[in-house]
Amino acid sequence: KYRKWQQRVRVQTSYERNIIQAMNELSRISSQLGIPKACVDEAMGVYEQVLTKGLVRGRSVEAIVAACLHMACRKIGMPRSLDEISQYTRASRKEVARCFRLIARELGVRLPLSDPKLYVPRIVEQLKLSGEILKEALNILEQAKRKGLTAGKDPAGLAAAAVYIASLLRGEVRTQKEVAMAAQVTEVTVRNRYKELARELNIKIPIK
Amino acid sequence: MANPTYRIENIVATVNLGIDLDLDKLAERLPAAEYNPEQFPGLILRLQRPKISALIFRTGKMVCTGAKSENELKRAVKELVRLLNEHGADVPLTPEIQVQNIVASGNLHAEVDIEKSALMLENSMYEPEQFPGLIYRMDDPKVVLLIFSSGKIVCTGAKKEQQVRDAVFKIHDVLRDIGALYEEEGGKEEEEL
DNA sequence: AGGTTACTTTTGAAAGC
DNA sequence: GCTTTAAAAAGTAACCT
Repeated sequence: KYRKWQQRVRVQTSYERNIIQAMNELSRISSQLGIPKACVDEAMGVYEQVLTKGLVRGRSVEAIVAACLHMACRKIGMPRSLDEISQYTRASRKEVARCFRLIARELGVRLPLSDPKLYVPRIVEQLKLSGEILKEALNILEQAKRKGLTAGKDPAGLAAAAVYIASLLRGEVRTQKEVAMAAQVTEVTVRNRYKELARELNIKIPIK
Repeated sequence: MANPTYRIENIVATVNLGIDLDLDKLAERLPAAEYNPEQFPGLILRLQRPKISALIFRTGKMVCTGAKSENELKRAVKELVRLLNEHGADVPLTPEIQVQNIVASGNLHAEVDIEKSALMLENSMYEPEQFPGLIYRMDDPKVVLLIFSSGKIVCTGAKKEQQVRDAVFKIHDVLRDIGALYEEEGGKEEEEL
């Protein structure tokens, strides 16, 4: 009769239990960040590989899940910073970053270089700006890249500045503060990037 | 095309005095000492002259940081030994000094296309969201280099100055060979060895 | 807006948690 | 893994005037 009890209790293997816990953490974090399903599925796929490789041992499922989500977002082309993701986790940004590097190395994942353009859609959407602004911002970032103005700079700050400039040029003005908040950077960063881009790309901002 | 230049910024070394020390007694007698065993097991001593800091342990082992040359390091150790012996300890006058790490800043005198470098160098990592420099792990000499688009670099992990020199010249050649270096628009600058 | 200070990254050792 | 030391690079951030 003991075997029967054991069979009933162990309707799940430890692997399955772990996967379910990870799915719960993942959906909780993802819903709070409004991350699309395709990205969540990708993250779960990464998590399964990580679990199968035994990389979760000794680490918190939460931190690993957060790292998988960060990786999935980048794979999908909709980057979310480690700060944003770890904010909804008990793990620190540093711990999540560690897990991310471990996973990238162990799974041999070579992610594409960060691209400021990938940050534009979210900012434009959050500020309820038009597709024209989106195009203009991408244009500005392309010019910036060609002139070597993006090296070493936070892509979110560059994208924010490009959107800010585009909004000024198209008359759909948003304040530096609004753009900064949407991009999750400070006003100072938006201002610094904006000044440099406007100066180096010879962009004339209409005085209102 | 100017050769790359570098400057040693910090040397980390360990010193074994070979005798156990009474840190509580030392902490009482040395006014400048900082000692909070609950927080950290070592006693912290900061020297003014050669501006270096020392972590002194119960076992008689020390860690010295902040020296910008081996000469400065030796002078600091002499001073530390003098201080310890002046305050009740009895340590050898010329203990063994082992350099554990040398940190140097440098300049390639050319702008670097770090994105191209990140794509072409296998042992590199570049995440501008986190840090503006490209992190490159060199196998020989075994050091880590932080490379910035300005051409300024940081070399860390070397135990000999020759390794710093080799690493700096080597990374310059590597970047030049993959076509990631290009001349700066501006005129000349000033830099030291 | 500007200025200052401080944190991000990397490296290494020490003794103890 | 953490704690503590020092140091540079360039960027971002927090706080004060």
